[in-house]
Amino acid sequence: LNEARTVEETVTMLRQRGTRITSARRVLLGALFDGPAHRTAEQLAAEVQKHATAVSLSTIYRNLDELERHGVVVHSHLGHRAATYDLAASAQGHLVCEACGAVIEVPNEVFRSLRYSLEADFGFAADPRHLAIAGRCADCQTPPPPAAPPDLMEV
Amino acid sequence: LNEARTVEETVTMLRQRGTRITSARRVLLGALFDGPAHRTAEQLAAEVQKHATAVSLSTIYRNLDELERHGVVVHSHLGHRAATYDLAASAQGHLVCEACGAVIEVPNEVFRSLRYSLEADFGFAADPRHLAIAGRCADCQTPPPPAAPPDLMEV
DNA sequence: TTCGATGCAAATAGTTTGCATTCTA
DNA sequence: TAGAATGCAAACTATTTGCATCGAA
Repeated sequence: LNEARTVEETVTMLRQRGTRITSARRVLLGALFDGPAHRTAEQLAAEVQKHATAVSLSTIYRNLDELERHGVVVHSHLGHRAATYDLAASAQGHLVCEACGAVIEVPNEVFRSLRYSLEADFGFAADPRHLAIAGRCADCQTPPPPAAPPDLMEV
Repeated sequence: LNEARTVEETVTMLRQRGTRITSARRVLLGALFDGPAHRTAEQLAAEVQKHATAVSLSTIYRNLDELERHGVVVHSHLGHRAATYDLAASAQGHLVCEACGAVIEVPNEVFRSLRYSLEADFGFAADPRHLAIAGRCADCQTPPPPAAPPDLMEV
């Protein structure tokens, strides 16, 4: 639900719900529908600046909040840094490498049976779009040397 | 590995590796072995204060870092707030309710088959101790009313 | 023409760091 | 007694908020 496919569909839905459509808001939606997944508020702000007059970061945060409230975007906390935002319709689970910071997108089917048993055993409805699983990617399988770990580094 | 069972075992291991054992550090270990799971640095600091003269929060952070580097503790980010720390030996996966903030501990076996397929399909070695899965607990299954979500509240 | 949206600056939360001092090994 | 650990305060990052102004409907 609330998973509109285009900017205009989303705009219509938001307006029906009483949200006003400002230019900044429309441009933010454009950036979300356009660009890559899991971007931070700051990255989205930078993207928005390219297409519109300066929009303050707090407005970006407020708009992302609003969009999340309406089910248009979801955010997740990958690693130790800023939250990242994705369109709800296209959000997937992610694997986050503790060593190199790489983020791997994973189709939601992979989590189907886990979700089933969490539901059955704990009555817990896992949100597949919010899944962020820490571990080590194929390139970083060797454990860190004792007492001298690799720094968490963004890629 | 590095999963010592007692404070003294851990102290011995740390000393062998060249880490100095201060009183604050020993008390912090005591607090970790003693108290409940997933406590924040601040909560651990408060616990330490009870048994020792004031220890500054930055020292707690530095010590938790050091202990994590030696594989004694692991930390995870549950929800939007402070990181929580657990003894590596006893760390389990957690389910975090997006609505009420409840944290449910889950035995690592539940994730066995997921870990197997992540390894097989993506070459990704999931860290079972770092697993934090968002969703809704049994008490919070009803979705939030449109445009008026419940606040994230710690329990 | 009203009330929601914005900009700006300041507040906040969590965590890290520089530096002089203290204490373990 | 060398070098690791600490305290304190200040820096830092990500995010939120108060308030006056602006603009969509």
